[in-house]
Amino acid sequence: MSTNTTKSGQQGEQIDRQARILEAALDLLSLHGISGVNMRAVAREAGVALGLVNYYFEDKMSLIRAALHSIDDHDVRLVAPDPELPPDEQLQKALRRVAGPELLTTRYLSLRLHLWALAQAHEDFGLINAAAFDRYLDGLAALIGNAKPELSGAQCRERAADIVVVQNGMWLTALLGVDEASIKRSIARTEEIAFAA
Amino acid sequence: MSTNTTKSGQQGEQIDRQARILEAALDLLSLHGISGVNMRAVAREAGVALGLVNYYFEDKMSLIRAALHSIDDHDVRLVAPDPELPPDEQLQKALRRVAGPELLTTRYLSLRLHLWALAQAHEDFGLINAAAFDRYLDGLAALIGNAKPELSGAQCRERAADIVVVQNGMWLTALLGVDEASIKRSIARTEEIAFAA
DNA sequence: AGGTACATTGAACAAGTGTTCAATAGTGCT
DNA sequence: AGCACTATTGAACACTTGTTCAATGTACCT
Repeated sequence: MSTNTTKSGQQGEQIDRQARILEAALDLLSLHGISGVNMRAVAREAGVALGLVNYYFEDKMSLIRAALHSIDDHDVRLVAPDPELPPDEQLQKALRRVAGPELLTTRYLSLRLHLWALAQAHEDFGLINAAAFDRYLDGLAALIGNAKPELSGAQCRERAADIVVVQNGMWLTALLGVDEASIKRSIARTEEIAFAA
Repeated sequence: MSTNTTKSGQQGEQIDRQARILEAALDLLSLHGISGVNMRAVAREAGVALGLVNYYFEDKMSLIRAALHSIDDHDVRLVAPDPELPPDEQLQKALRRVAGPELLTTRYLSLRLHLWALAQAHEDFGLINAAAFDRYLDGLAALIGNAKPELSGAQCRERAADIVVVQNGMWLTALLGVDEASIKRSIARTEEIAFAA
């Protein structure tokens, strides 16, 4: 294993073309929507030949499915427990990260939107997305449960659901270019819901 | 004028093929997303020949632009003033209509989502959508101003922006199939924001 | 009847699409 | 060196797409 030193030494980014292809697909999806994602454009954007896209991803469907999984995983990681921090700080950090510079980029928001649209149009994508949504909800409810042990599991899930409504609204509204002040107030609102007595 | 009695008398729905074509485009958009909207499918769905679609809508772009306008107009009408009702009831009615059976159908929600995605992918659609979004915000702020005359214009717009964040979140989350209880609580949240002291 | 204006059709074209595949390059092994 | 294996290429295929257009239909006017 690990004998590809010669090749990876050539050019730092020439390695792992599969990842480059996936990244190109994500770029195109966020910029031009699903109709901008065609095999030739992906190949061009990734700097590889057309055939290689179908070599690593059997289908166009598989490619898009991989993109969907990649974003969903990223989302779920937002509410992953962080053992370094006390529970209430974990929760607060997770809630504030939603409006952080990492997420409030057009690229990410646009990706989320287009993937939601895809999930709505194709049932199989919808199932993948619904599963990720549930995992996110579970993660958030668990964070709430840790920060406020006096709440029952059902109460935690209820608050998590309410928070997600506001968060989804923030993501969407941020894309429409609403003022930052409104986003800040909405963040505060999610914290109110989470930490309410 | 109005001499088309013979033709319109034939079949009640055969009239106004232009409207039928637009309706077909909306149906396809809500069901299969933008990639499901192609001229042939629209023609088939509307029960007309392919050429007629291009006869009434110069472009595919024009057709989609018309669809976008149609939905945007519908949205803005949601916050239109209703002189029959006292101001606070007008506001409450507008806020509750968002979760009413008229809007919480998959078709409408799906349309909104796909149009947002389109607006994100194509700048010209984005401008149309942003304009409609502003009109909606203005309408909502005006309703709030009527119901609570003690608020300044800026305060009204602020509350309207906060409400829209939650409403957008509700629309989106409803599509993902979240429980109705969460929607109801979110409606209550918008009313709290609107009527807060 | 002829005439004019609009409505409607479907075939045809050019461009773009996803997918396949034989050919080539590269690498590691013996 | 030869061999086996994976990675990579781009041409070729069949199919779908948006758009154009000449032909036909339909209604109304004189």
